[in-house]
Amino acid sequence: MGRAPCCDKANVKKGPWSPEEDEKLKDYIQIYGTGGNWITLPQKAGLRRCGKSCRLRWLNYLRPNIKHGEFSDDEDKIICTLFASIGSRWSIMAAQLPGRTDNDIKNYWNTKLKKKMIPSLISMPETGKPLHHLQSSNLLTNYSYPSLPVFHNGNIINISGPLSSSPASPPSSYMYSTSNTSNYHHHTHDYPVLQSQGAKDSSTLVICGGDQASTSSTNSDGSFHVGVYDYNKMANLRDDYNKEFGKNYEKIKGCYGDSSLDCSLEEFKQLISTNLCSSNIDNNLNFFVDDIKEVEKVMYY
DNA sequence: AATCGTACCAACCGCCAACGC
DNA sequence: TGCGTTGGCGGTTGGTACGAT
Repeated sequence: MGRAPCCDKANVKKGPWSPEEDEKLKDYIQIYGTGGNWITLPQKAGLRRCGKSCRLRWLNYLRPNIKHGEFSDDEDKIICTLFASIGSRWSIMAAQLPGRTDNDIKNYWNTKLKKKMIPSLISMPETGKPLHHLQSSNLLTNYSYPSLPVFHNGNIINISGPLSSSPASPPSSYMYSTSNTSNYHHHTHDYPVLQSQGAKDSSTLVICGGDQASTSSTNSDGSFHVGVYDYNKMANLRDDYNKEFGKNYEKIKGCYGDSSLDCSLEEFKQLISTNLCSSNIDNNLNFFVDDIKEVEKVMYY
């Protein structure tokens, strides 16, 4: 037996809502509330609409305190940060943005914000090579990218991302943000990371943070690490890594430990400076280094 | 002026989890 | 415990506006 329809499809109106329908719905809910039952509401309110349609119209358009119009820069940053860490969980994002609906955020991301992010995804400042060129030669293809938050003094110093976790869409930048643990309302920077911006040579670095052994945002004990790893060694290990991804923390940790480069903060800065080929990331690099200074222990392994 | 392509966004659809009987 | 109902969610669609040719 199939699922019962939520309403009589033949007798419900579809398509855009008229001002009269809006008024009816608004008036009814203001007087009686939703009554916890959207399915019966349209009939009681005198509307020839599906209950789901009423709910959507109310939540996305008619309810009080809905914000319409342009998104602010701060809102942009929050959305980008959240997308980098949780993906397309629009309702969770909406909870962080008072007055915005999940539908709004989804539309805004799909039509505008995503495109705003695209230039960093496709431009290769020095080589001019398209991303797929690097994907086949330089990148850790077939690699699962965890999100990469770093914790410090109750704040997240978050080197997270990439924008897409799909192996077919390798990252070109990592979102960076700082925030306290409950609100994402601080700044976001873009860090083009060398493996995607094009490293100067193949034996270069990968910058990682967070829990490398799972897709979790955090290490289980709340700790963090930031590491600079030899790319070739990591590449050699990536098959093992993929096999064991999320299943064998100690082994993976060992793999990363074996490939890490032991260096001081000054050496770390130097390594980043000399291995990133894009000249337009200097500002981001400064942000990065400044924030790294805030982290008590830069080299975790 | 007409046509076409693109951008935008409101609304719909189908899936799924929670809940109640 | 199983099944039907409902609300919530994310992906997708279709209509409209607008700019380019």
